[in-house]
Amino acid sequence: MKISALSESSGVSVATIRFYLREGLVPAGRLTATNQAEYDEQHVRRLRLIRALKQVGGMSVASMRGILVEVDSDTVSLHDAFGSVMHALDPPLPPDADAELLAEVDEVRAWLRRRSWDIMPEAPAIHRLAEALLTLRSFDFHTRVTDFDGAADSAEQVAELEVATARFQPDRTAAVETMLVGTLVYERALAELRRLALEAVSARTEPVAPARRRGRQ
Amino acid sequence: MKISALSESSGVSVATIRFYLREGLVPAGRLTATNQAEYDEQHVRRLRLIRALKQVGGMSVASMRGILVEVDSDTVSLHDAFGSVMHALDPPLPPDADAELLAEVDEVRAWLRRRSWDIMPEAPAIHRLAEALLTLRSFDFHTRVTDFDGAADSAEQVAELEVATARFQPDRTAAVETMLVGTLVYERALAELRRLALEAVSARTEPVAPARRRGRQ
DNA sequence: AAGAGTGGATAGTGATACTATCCGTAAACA
DNA sequence: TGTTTACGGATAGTATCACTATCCACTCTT
Repeated sequence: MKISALSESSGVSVATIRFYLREGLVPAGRLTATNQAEYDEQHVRRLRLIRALKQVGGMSVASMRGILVEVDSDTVSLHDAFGSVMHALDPPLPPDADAELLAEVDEVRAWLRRRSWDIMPEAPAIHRLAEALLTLRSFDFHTRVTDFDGAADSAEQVAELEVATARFQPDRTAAVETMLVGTLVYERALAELRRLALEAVSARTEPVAPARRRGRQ
Repeated sequence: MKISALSESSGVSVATIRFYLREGLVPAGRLTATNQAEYDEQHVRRLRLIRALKQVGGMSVASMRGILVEVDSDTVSLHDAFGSVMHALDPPLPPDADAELLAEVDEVRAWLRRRSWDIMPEAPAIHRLAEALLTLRSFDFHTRVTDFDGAADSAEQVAELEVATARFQPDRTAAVETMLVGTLVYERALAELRRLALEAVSARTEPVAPARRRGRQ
């Protein structure tokens, strides 16, 4: 497959593919001459992944490069590969950890232990979750990790399905790519689901009725 | 409160506040002279909201303006205000709706009816959810809306809490702002929770052991 | 009276994500 | 066998975004 065919079957312009090649998002094709290279299904798949990361995940080229490097690296176990990708997905932590955040992080860790979730102690998701909880609290939501037990149960169910689907893939790279895209797209789907739940609950609480209340609620 | 004091108490530079004023993200202060204006707590709160939308929601100035216009508009019912903000939160739909997407949208609508969720039929979240389901399917996930019943139950629980917290706010604008920030920050928190669930499930499926498997899984 | 601070306007900056053009070569077609 | 087209590689240009800096006339503070 030549670059024009690759462009055709991926819907990405030749100029943009060359840009991604330069940026290291797409592996180089196999050179058949000084000015001719051969591309294959692997490249089509990669471009599809890039489009998903960009559209659904809103990711920049720089962060995609960071993640795709992890996708392509050959760690021994699939679990380690998943882990690296997950860790690369969360933006790096700013080093300004105050006592309040650290306390929250400890609470999250204790909660994870109680759930018997085997998580790397330095997983960025722990910090990000603690951070979100703190932000929530600063906006009047009295939320604690323990309020998330129900959500954690259903998250676990979906995760089972995702991991199974990823492991079912024909090769290692495909498995990691599936895990990555699954993570982001499920996140989107569940976020939209949440927005629908909010609308439903808000409608139930204040039904759209001819008699409307005015002023402060 | 003068602009320097506002800058002080919000952590946003004077130059940036002026930029936000120009862009219509922050309402103008009350002019006390041709070159002097008075700002108050409302402005501090608005800047805090902007920071949250930017950091947690990764939103652009243009989309923040679109949403903040809805926050400030005075619709009659709080529910309508929530609705407008939710709808502004999802990016506008591209007009290229193919048959596959429309079929999926119908399935989502039917599911919502079965759950007795009272949702505006044209809510963008319905389309976005359908779109995500389609993307998932194109990446080998055999997911249907009905697989989300468990997730919907727990989403509903969290939504109850959010709506209650928003309605508890002293004034209308604060209520809408709380709903908005709650939506985004809970989304973040639950996304991180999901990532932790994935790591836990992946670890359980392929325990980190001395004897490692190689090659395809 | 002097200096800092202010609102308003305009121009400049650095990052990002492409896009366009040029070049020498090589494959495809006539 | 010529000629048109496409290719890889390199460099330069462009549009957008989110500020940031500078200038001005004015006024509040000290």
